[in-house]
Amino acid sequence: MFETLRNHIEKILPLTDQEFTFISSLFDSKSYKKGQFLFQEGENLSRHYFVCKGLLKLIYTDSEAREHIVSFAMEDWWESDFEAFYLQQKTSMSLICIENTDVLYITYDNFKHLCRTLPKIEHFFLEKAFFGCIAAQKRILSTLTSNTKERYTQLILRYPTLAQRVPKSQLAAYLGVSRETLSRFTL
Amino acid sequence: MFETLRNHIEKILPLTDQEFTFISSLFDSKSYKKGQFLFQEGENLSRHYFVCKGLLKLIYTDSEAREHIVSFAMEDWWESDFEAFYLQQKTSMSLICIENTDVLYITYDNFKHLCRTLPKIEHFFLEKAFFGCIAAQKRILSTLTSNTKERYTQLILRYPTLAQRVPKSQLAAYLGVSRETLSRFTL
DNA sequence: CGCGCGATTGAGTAATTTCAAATCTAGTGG
DNA sequence: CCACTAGATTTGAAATTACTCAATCGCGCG
Repeated sequence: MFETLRNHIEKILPLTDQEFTFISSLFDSKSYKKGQFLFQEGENLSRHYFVCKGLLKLIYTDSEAREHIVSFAMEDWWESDFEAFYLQQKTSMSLICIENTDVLYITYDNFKHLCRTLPKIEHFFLEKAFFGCIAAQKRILSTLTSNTKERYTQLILRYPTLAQRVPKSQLAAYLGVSRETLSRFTL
Repeated sequence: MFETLRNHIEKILPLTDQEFTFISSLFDSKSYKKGQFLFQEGENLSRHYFVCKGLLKLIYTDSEAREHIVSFAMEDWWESDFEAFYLQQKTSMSLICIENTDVLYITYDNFKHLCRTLPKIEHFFLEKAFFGCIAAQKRILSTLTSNTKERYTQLILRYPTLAQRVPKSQLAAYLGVSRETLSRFTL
C-alpha cells in the first residue's frame, strides 16, 4: 500500500528514500469491508484519505434521510470532508465503502507536521488541490449547461469503470435526480 | 493595489520586504471598465487574477449563446479559468467586469518561477486552493440537497453585498435557473 | 424455490422552462 | 419638468421535465 502512495506522489514530486520513510511514518493503513463507514456525520476525528484499492462514496444525509453523493473516490484518489479536515470541525458528511477498500490516511496534526517538516510536499498537495478545483469547476459547469440526460451520459463516458462498479441508483444520487428519472433514459 | 495583495498574503504567510518586492515584480496591475473582458473564450494568454477592487463574473457561453456564470469574484478573490491556466490550454470561459475593476495578475510562467524561487508561497496557494475545494464542495452539496428557492435565499444570505451589486438575472445565471423563475419567488 | 436488491414502468402531481407581453426604473436630452 | 430609451423585472399561459408513490420485473444466491 505504501508503495502505491510513493508511486502516486513521485508522479509529481521525486522523493529520497529517507523522505518517503518520513512520510510513511505519518500515515496509517486500514482496510474496510463493503458497507462500512470510514467516518460518520458528527464525528470529530477528521482525516485525509488516500484510496489504494476499492471504492468509496462521500455522502450527505439530509433532514428527510435522503442520501446525496458528494463524490466518489476510486484508486489513487484523495478524499475527505475538506471543511471538517482543514478547519478541524465536526464532519457534516460520511465516507462509506461501496467495495472492500484499502486506504492510507493522515490526521490533521500529522498533515501539519508533514508540511512544516517537509515543505516541498506542499507542492504536491497544491497540485492535487488545483486539480480538485478544476474538477469542481467542471462539475458545476455541467450542472449549469447540460440537462440530466446529457450529464448522465457524460458521467458514463468520463468514468466508464465507475458506472460498472456502482448501482444506477447511486449514480442518480450523485447527479441529483431520482433513480426513476435515470431509469427512463435510453442511452 | 500591491499593498492590498500584501495584506492578503500576510494573513496566511508573513513576508519580508525583500520577498514581497520579488512577488510584486511578477505581478502586473490593470484596470478595466464595466463590461470589458479580462479574457475571452478561445484565448491562450491565461493568467491568474487577484481582484483588488470591483466585481467580475466568470462565464461559459453555450452553443445556444446562453451565458452561464461559473463564479463571481469580488475584492480579495482569486479568479481564473483554472484548467486553462494550470494546464496551459485555450480558455473555454470568459472573465468579464460587472463593475469597474482593478486587478493584479500573474502569468503561468511567472507563477511557476515564483513557486520555484520562493517555495513557501506554495503554502499560501495551497491554503487558497483548499478553501476553493471547500467552497466547491459546498456549492455542489447545495445543488444536491436544496431546491431553487432555498439556494436563492442561501446565496443572498451568504453574499448580501453581491446580491445588491448584481442584477437578479445574473444571479439566475449563477444558480442555473431562468430569470423568470427567480422572479416568481417571494422572499 | 424464494428472498433481496436493483431496475423498470405507469399515473398523477409539482416545478421549471419557454415565449410573449407588460411593467418598472434610472438616466438623458429637450 | 416631461418624454424617451435601455436595461431589468414581472406576469401569464402552455409545454416540458422531473418527482413521487406504487406496483412490477429480473436476477443472483443460499
